[in-house]
Amino acid sequence: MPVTVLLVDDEPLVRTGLRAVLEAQPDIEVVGEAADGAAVIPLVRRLRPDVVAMDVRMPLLDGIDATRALLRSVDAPPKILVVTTFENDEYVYGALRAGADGFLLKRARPAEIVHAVRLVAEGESLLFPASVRRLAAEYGNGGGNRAARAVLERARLTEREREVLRLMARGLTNAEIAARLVVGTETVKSHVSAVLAKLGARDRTQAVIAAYESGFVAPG
Amino acid sequence: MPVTVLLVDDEPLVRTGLRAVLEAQPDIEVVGEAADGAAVIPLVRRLRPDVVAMDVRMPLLDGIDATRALLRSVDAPPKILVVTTFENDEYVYGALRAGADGFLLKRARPAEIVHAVRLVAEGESLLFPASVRRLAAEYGNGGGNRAARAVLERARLTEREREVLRLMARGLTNAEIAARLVVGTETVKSHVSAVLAKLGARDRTQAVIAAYESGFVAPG
DNA sequence: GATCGTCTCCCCCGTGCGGGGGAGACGGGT
DNA sequence: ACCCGTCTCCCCCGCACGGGGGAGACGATC
Repeated sequence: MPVTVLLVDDEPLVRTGLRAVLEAQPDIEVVGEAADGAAVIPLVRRLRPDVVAMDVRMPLLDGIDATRALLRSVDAPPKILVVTTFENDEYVYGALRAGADGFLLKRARPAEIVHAVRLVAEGESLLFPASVRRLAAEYGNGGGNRAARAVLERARLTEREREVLRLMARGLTNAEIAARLVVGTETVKSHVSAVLAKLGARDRTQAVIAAYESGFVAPG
Repeated sequence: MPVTVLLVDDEPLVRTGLRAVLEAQPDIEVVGEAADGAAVIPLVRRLRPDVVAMDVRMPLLDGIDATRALLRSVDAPPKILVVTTFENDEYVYGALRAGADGFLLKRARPAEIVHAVRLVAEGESLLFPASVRRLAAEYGNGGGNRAARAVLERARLTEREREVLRLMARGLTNAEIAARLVVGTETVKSHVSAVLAKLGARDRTQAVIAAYESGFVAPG
């Protein structure tokens, strides 16, 4: 079964572009479009999309309020991918706090857009380093912290995973973590993989960066 | 079971001082002393200490060579805590390269010395952040950043190495750093190795931790 | 009773990483 | 001239890492 997507953006051009990119994939199907957040809820009820690609800035009801409303009033709500041109990141953080599952830059390359849709569809609430790094690059380490915090809040790590992340952030290897927790190294690898997946980190280094940037661990 | 410690220092005064400080702890036991690195290996074989507190500058066999010899010729070797007056840090870095697990300032306060011994005994090889914190503690609260910066200065990273460390601390791989700096990956590997050696870090994760802990990079 | 999440451990497998060497080019300093 | 530090690139090599699978045990929830 293909991943079904609902596009919500006030600019027809963007909707068309996203549709073109996504429909080029055999496993992704765009099942509907909306020009404003106000139209989202009934559409979601009718179409039951897996993913809603939602612009943050829209005239009547913006992406933040639409996200909040959607999660409150629809059961088994779709995954919400916040789409932004990135001029105003306040909206993005607001949307993530409201419960969005990831965010996406409009200027991202098609392959990245497709990747993001598949990821959130699979239940990953990530897009951390790629986008946050881009954030940091453009804002000169200005907005990374808040974005990271919002993402980490949504990562929903289990207690064991947080424990493992803490030890990773102290520079321990998998074997050392295993010794410390009195479990097998394979077990630690499982937890580490889960942490990486949930944080959207590519390797333990990025996970540690995420831990620092989010305030999960603090210097000193 | 208490932590057993072997003291290696050519100055009896220092040995006595360390012994006094450490024996005051119920969970730490000094099991032996040596005045030179040459006497270390047979002593370690006989006493099997958990930790060797080793001076770096000693007449016959210095701490660097003693560390190297110890790790090479003893199986299940003890943790090695390098003790230094800190006037000559070249020795310290040499010892860390040789495989020491941490270093300690002679002028550190008793509580810090005890703390350092317990840490390495637990298998913590986070030399850099630990010492930064220790330094920060010595300079009183508030001067932590200055102290941390001082330690990083001691690492004497070149401009290029600092550049590489910054990119490491943003989660980039060697290949990505190479692309960013428009050099070959082998070149980046050289710089990374230099950074790891100078910081006493075992891998890039520990280097990034050191970067955060020292204030070289800051969250947010 | 069945389902779900969590924690635990196992397999294979590719590769990025880091150590340990070396070497040439350039510039500055003595 | 000479040395030295820096930056650049190269080799080989072992291993930790991380992806992609699967699977059993346990407790909570339904």
